[in-house]
Amino acid sequence: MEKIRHSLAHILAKAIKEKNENIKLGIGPAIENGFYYDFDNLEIEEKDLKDIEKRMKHFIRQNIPFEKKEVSKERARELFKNEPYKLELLKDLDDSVSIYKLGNFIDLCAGPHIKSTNEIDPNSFKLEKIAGAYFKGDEKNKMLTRIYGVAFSNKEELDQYLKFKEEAKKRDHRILGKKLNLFHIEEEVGAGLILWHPKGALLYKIIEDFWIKKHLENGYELIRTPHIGNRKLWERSGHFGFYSESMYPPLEASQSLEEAFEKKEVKESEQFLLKPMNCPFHIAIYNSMQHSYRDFPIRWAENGTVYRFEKKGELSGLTRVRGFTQDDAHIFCRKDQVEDELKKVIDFILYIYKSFGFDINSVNVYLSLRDSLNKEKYVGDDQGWDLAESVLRKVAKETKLNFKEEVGEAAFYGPKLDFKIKDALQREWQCSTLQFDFNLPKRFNMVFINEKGEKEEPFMIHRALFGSFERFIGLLIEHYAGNFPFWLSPVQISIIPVSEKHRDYAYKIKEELKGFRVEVKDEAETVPKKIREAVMGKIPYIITVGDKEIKNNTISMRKRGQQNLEELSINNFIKKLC
RNA sequence: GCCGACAUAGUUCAGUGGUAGAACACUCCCUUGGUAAGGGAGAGGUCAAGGGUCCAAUUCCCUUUGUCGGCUCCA
Repeated sequence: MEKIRHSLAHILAKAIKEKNENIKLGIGPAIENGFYYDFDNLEIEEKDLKDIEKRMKHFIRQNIPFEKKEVSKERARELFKNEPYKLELLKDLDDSVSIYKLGNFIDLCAGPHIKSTNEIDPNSFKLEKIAGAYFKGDEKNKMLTRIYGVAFSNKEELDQYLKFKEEAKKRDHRILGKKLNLFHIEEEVGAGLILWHPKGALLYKIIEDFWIKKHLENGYELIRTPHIGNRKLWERSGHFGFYSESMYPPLEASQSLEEAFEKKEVKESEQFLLKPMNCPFHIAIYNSMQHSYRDFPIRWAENGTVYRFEKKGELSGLTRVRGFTQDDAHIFCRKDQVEDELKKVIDFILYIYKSFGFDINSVNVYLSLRDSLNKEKYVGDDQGWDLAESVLRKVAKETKLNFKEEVGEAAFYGPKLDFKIKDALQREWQCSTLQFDFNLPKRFNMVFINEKGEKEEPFMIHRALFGSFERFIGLLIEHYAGNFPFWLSPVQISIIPVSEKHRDYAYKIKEELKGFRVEVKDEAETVPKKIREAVMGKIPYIITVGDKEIKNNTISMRKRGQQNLEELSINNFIKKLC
């Protein structure tokens, strides 16, 4: 399949080149579900894709062979003398390179390819979209125009894929968030800032209550810290320099807005920054007290709302926002406790996934390491990094995590273990993160008194289980397609009285269901209409009560996803719920 | 930020170089009902914002803001 996808990329390039010789070629690989090709100097609109697709099908039907040739680098330079990006790519290649000929179209390419275009079903692919993409993926390079295509072995598979996309749209948390009235984002408030509606806020609270309960059970203590902090704090932590790309500019906090309007002179300027992370505040609490080695480990947790200035094109629903609440915690401990603490966090993370219905096999785990060729991105010395990285690797192996190593993905202060969950459209989002930090303790002169009565520097672990409430809830909505399990549903039971004379009985039932989240739909609407509303609201249990139920002292219950009714006593219903 | 698409009622969407329409939701009236929409009436829009072209712009052009799909970045 990969050969077919890659070959389609060449066919696409041939179709584009044929239209205009001045269009320059970037690269054109096969990707998951399809292929792309990058072009420079290409002016194209989405509606042009149909025509290009037709040209491609034309070539396919002509049954053109792919011919491979090994040539010297010298010869390749000559062949691609009018292709600046190919020449650039040649620089990194060996002396002998391979080229592929497709009719009169020649491409620098390692292959492999299909033998001839007739191996492709002309109805098995589709040009999907146009996007910009930086050459070699580097923001500093020129942005080329990328054409994406999807391709499968036959039309049925292609249709299946397109149908999957359709279905994915239906479980998109942005759409469900609106339908289920959970949250919204609006221009006047600001991009990337979430407004939680009552049902969404309730869902949030249910999750938070669970989170707090489990943290207290697992030996964490809760702390609370402010949303802004003095610039000096952030300079000391290193965020001011290493993280400034993601931070909002300072607030001039030595005067009021009114005074600023009046251009009143500021005697002493004091600047505050919205926090992009919670760590420095937690460290400030640590440093305000004396610590003995006997006190360790200290585990301090906070659902801290942080603000990051994300580039606006990066924002996306609940999964990428500018203000979000991290379910953060910092663990301070001795060196001999680090491994054990890391393992405990991993267990906690796995427990959380299980609790929310995520299978660990659907979560991808990465060990994010520093890029040692790019040292200016990180604080701290090599020895510290080597130690931190090897400890994380060891722990990940011992807890039998199925993880991949990723170079260059570390935080500026240390390596991390990242847990990523895919959304409905199969895009990966980082959720849990476990970071071993040996830098901030040094920067903040953190100490404890060891058993010899000497000052010693503690180790620090940063961790978040959800990552952020916003992102986790977004993924949760998609995971369940809005059909939250009973314990998470904002409304668990909807009671529908058949007519006005059954209202009192409906409220009596509600009273008996005290402790559950119950709504009585007593508006003057028909029963089918109220059923429809409750079904579309994805409410786990719908109860109807009328003459029959009053006479029998029962309820009629309809479970989400089922159409049959069950008449039972309220006590038997409650037994089912517990 | 960059490339491309888009922005019309609370929501989902039609539509037009001569200042707008549907469905659902909302309000009121009738209907008191049995498992996915009972009937009727009404209200609701600076057609994202600002500028330009034109006798005339919601429609064409430019800028800004926001949304969507990518790139880069990231919880």
